[in-house]
Amino acid sequence: MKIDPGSHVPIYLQIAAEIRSAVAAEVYRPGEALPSLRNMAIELQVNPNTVQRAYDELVRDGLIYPQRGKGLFVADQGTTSAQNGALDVVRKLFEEGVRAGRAAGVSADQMREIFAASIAAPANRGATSHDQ
Amino acid sequence: MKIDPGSHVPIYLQIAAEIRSAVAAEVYRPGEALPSLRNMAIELQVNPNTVQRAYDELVRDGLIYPQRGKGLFVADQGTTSAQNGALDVVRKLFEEGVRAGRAAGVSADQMREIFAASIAAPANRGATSHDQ
Amino acid sequence: MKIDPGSHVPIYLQIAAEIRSAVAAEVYRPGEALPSLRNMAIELQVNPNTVQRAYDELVRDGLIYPQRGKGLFVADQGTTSAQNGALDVVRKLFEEGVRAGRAAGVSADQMREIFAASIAAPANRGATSHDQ
Amino acid sequence: MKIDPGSHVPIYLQIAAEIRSAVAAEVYRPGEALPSLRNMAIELQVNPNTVQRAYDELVRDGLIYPQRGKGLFVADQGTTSAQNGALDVVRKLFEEGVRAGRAAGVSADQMREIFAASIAAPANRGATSHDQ
DNA sequence: GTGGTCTAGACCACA
DNA sequence: GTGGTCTAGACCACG
Repeated sequence: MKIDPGSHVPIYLQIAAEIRSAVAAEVYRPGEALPSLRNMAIELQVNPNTVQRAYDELVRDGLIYPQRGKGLFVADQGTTSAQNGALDVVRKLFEEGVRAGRAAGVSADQMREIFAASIAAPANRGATSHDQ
Repeated sequence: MKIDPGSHVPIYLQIAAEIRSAVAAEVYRPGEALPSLRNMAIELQVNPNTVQRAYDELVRDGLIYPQRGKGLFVADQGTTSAQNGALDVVRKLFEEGVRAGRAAGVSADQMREIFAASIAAPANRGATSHDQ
Repeated sequence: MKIDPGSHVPIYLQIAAEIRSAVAAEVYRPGEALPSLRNMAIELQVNPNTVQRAYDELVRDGLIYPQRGKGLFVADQGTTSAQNGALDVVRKLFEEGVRAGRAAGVSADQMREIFAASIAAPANRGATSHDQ
Repeated sequence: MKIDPGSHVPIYLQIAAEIRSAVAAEVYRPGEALPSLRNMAIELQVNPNTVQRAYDELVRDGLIYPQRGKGLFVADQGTTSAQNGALDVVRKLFEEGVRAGRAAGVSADQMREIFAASIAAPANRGATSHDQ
């Protein structure tokens, strides 16, 4: 789980997205507790408040829920909900790419080629950091 | 050419991107002049300063160049340069989508399916506005 | 007697309120003993410490009193005191509702209508959980 | 517009509720700008971050929307949406009061009496502060 | 120990 | 000037 402090995307959203992915990939399962705010903050080298904000985001989405004095837990529908969310993100990015390509006159075949290359590439450290 | 004032993407970058696309699609050809700063500002309903920043961006990229007292002109290599830039944008978005999908455990086949749907969809409504 | 762990209202206050209601409704009568701390904790599925705090609250109010080694007993004036307390709670909630309505420009007639609907509704599902 | 720092209700929620009321009562109308974060913070004697959080809440509700570098504006559906929200709040409080009364054995007639007294009382500084 | 709120003060991008 | 993010550090209630 890595954060890019130089990105234009706010850190707290990056964290939220990372956790969402982790929930979708069942790294954290429904009923399980997430790392505590403080531990997560130490691990990610950020301020606990920033992690808090990320967790807030997920709580509002209903992906996780807090239990007073105990911790934050993955909701029952968390896994499927996160998986659906992930599909949405993928779809949005692909659609945006297609849209941008079309606007610039890129042919559908060219785009298919680019996509094939993207998905064929090994997952070896992508860090494509779409923004900045 | 439309701007989304509600997006998280800065307006000046939206404008720059739009112009880049237009140059790539040869709406503006090398040697041609871009709309004047104030005309563009009026058309887009934004502050001239904002258009200025967009033009600055493109000048820095070498896509266009200013001619004292005359206006801004598309550079000779502008078209090809913008086209290459567009390919880069497309590639980045696709790679980002693939990366996000992988992190959430989405299979390659699922992603191929989503992509096929994206590229098959008619270009009617644009503005999928990936970011807010 | 049910507890909502997801509410913003502290569990120990929820418990205290429930017991207060029970005393007011004469489920527990003066001189009678309340369920033991640990039995109550088991029944409510909460930490005994939490029940303890609830009992503390009620002792402070003079609604119940402890008898060394025997348990907690409802005070002589417990029933009437709890009934008065309940009236206060009801009054406070109504006043708060009226105040909030007024601030938002809701007319008195509209509020009367809403109130009539509230009190006419059957007592089936409880737990309207005003707070989260 | 007044804040009670001693309440158990977080300040930022108090502020959000106050603004909601103000929007419902058309103190701020659709298209109008709210007081800036800093000005509001000064007026309420709280930290700008706290006001920010309150505004965030309202933005998420769609009651207001931010415009980069310009300010925060009341949304078109803001007034009606806030009015509906206010009715919900009133309803919830009344229902909660009725529920609490019933649980404690308060008769419907007694509650009607209490309600009548609440709504008959002049709006002269209520400050009934339902919580703490 | 946990999450939640608040302050103080800083820095940034945007218009 | 505006809103938005982040840090540092404090305090609180809860279990």
